[in-house]
Amino acid sequence: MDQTLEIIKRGCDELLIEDELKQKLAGGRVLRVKAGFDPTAPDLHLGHTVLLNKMRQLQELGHHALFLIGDFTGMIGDPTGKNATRPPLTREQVAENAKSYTEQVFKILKPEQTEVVFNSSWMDALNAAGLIKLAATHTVARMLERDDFGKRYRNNQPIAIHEFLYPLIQGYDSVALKADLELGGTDQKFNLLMGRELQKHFGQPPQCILTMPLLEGTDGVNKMSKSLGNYIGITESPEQIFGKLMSISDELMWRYIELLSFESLATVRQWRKEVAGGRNPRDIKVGFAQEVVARFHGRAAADHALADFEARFRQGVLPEDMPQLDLPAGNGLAITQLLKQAGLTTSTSEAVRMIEQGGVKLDGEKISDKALQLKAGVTVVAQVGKRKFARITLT
RNA sequence: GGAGGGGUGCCCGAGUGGCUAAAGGGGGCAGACUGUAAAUCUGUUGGCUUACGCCUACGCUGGUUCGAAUCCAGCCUCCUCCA
Repeated sequence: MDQTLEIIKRGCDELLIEDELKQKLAGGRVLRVKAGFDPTAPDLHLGHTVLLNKMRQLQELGHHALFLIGDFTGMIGDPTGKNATRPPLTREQVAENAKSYTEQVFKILKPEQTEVVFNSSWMDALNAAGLIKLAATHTVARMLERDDFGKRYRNNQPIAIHEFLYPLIQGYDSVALKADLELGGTDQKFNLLMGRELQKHFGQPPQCILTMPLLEGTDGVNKMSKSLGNYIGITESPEQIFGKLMSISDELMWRYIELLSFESLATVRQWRKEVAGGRNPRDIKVGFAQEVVARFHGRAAADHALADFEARFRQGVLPEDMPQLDLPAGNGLAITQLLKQAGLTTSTSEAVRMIEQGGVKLDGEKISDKALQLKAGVTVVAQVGKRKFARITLT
């Protein structure tokens, strides 16, 4: 029992309420474990896996995962002060996103112990009157206790009324699902607690809450998110994942290890000791990057990613796989056009800038002539900066 | 319903008729140095243009002017206080 609780609590930020969870576990029942996901971002990244790993652990303890896709709440968008409203997705888009979600999620979760649910399936049935009743359960003052609402209110930033509905609906989801335990990021605490309150209101035993720390993105500052572009996606290539992990700062590396590595705490402590004693943190980072790549692509891919990385950055060898494409050259194609059409720069103006700054190479040779013309019939490897490559054949 | 204050580039923020593609900072990107780390230094940061230039841009629409982010009018929108 204590052991089980220890597994559940490992790496978590907070467990509410521990005694209640003990009781539920003692009952020997299969618990219904809920976690909600946004319907708009089907590309899972390492940040999501912190939570999913925990869910997987709970499955291994025999419990049932409720993978909730918030297609109804998606119309609101979890209030952040930015992009407060989002255009509703069509049914087809939701279905499509859900499909690609589950494909990715089952790299971590066990399909046979996972139920994928959509909150539109009960929210559509709750009519306007039901929504008003739901809204009547809480006060504005209570809503302003939520940190970001409170902040925005104090800073004279707008809060749309429908944003208040988000926590209420998320909480009502727990009622509809009869959740025993809900997982979420630390930023979700308010919403998760709302689930407890509404369950009590509707005469159900309240769910327990397990919050997981938020993983910072590769910038080390903001939380990992697709929109900020600081993420490492689990469907990215082994080489990309490896490279991105190698480029995080040493400080951030420990954070990533804490939240993503399955190595024992004793091992991690040992690593820290070695680094403090003068070992190059890079070595630890390499091992960790391999662990993560292996989780999503297998051991062989991890070894290959390392070899590729060493070759590329120690010996300056070009990467093996890179986008390949054909471009029509006509009577000759300008270098700036080539870079833009190959997607290596977003505009010709940017292409010009990159050339002026010495960031462009063709077949390994730095290019300084921004008026350079390329003729049809040749194949070149174009490179912009350290990470963008393409093999281009001019036809 | 009334009174007042705001809306500038990715973000913050200066700018109150021409010298403004718009100060400064942050962030991003590129280069040097490295371990694709940190720190530091340098450059760059609207688009199009085989590069001469051109076109868009300061909430929206219209106006004044040789010339508007800057002045005027209307509108949209956010905030505060009063009711």
